[in-house]
Order: sequence, then structure tokens, then C-alpha cells
Amino acid sequence: MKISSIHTWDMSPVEAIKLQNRLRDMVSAEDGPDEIQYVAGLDVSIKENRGIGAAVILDYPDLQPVETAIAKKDIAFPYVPGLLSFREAPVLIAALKKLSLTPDLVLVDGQGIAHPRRLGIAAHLGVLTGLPTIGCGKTRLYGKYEGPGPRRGDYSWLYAGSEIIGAVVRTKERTNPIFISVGNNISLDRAIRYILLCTTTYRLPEPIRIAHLTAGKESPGGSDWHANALML
DNA sequence: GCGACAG
DNA sequence: ATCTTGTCGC
Repeated sequence: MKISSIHTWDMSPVEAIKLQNRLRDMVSAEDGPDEIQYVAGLDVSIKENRGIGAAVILDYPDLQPVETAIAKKDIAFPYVPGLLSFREAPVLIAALKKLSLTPDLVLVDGQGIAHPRRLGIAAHLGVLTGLPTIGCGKTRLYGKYEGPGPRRGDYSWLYAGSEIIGAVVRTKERTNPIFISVGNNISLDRAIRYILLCTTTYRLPEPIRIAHLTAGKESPGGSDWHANALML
């Protein structure tokens, strides 16, 4: 698939913050088309400044893998809370470009607008691709909340002052909830529903879980310890 | 000034 | 993210 190059990635943290403030108004929480056939999952693994980005596509609602793409890139930008996209988005975009299929929805490992400048990696990628995206974080970056109920499907709101910027969703009982937020072109309400529909027996949505395994599997000599069971 | 801080 | 064994709980 093609992706617009509105900007480059080689810049300082200060410039990165200015860019985020420039792109934040391009995010939309309006629902797009209703038909969803393909859901993509994105994740990155990094080993000694070498990043492996994985983009997997599962059919919906069956959640069976139908295409996988991997890209590798040297990671230049440091990890700075709030600037994750400048570190991980480049390799993810490289992986997305290799896909022959175009996803109808993209789940990203990280926050959407639940971010100090409302432009977490899922929102940033949503603006660049124009696709509906949802941010799925394993922990909180920004916002206040009270824990959701104990049952699968229970959720509570994530607030930035009085503004709702996301939801804390229990996808599995007796397990920590995940942080869901709008990336682009989707409403929070629908984002929560899709996340639950894409989550089966594990804490994380299948697309992201598969992308995580895919990104961590690749390595020269064969350094996959706990993730040998990628039997699909 | 002091914490908090996606992956 | 990464390092990375054994172990506690359902």
C-alpha cells in the first residue's frame, strides 16, 4: 500500500514536538465505512538499535492470518516518552508498504490520542496512512482513570481533565486491562467494540499479538526462546 | 522543585 | 523495548 510522506523523520526531539502539534488537528474521531474485512496489527522489536517492524493482516471476524510483512531498519531516534512514533513509525511504515492487501482497520501497539499532545504513534500513523487506526497500550502514558470492573468487556474512561481521551479495557479476567484510544478515523465507542471482537483467549487483540510474535521471531542465528510456538 | 513517563 | 529462571496462581 502507498503512504503519503508529509514529512521526514530526521529531526530533533524539539522539532518532533512541534510537528506533533502541527499534526494533531488532522486527527478525526469520526467513524468511516462500516465494512471491515481486513484488520492489521503492527508491532516493533528492537535489538541493539536494529528494529524489526511487523505488519500482519487477519481477516475479520475470523481473525485468521492472511498476509505478513516484515521490514528492518536502524533505529536512530532515542526512546523519549511522548515521541515513540519517531523511533518506531519509520520501520512500521516500511513494513506496511510491503503489504499487497490494504487493511480496513489498523491496531497499533501504543497510544492513539491518549497522549500529551494527542498524537501517539497510532494517531500519527493514522494521519499518514489515512486508515482507521486504534491505539492499544499495555500501560498508561497519559491521563487519569479508575480501574474497570473485573469481567471481560468491562471498561472505564481515561481522562485528560474533563476530556475523555481513551478507555481502560478488561480484555481478560484476572489480568491487567489495556489502554485503548482513537488513532484516527474511528470513534472511541467503535474502537472499544472492535478491540473486544479481536480479542480471544489472550490479553492482547490477536492482530497485535501475532504482530508481536512475528517481529520478535526474526534473527540471524535463531534466538527465539519463549516464542517458538508461532504455529498458525 | 519533584515525580511521571507508550515501547 | 530488553535482560531472562524460577515460580506463584488460576
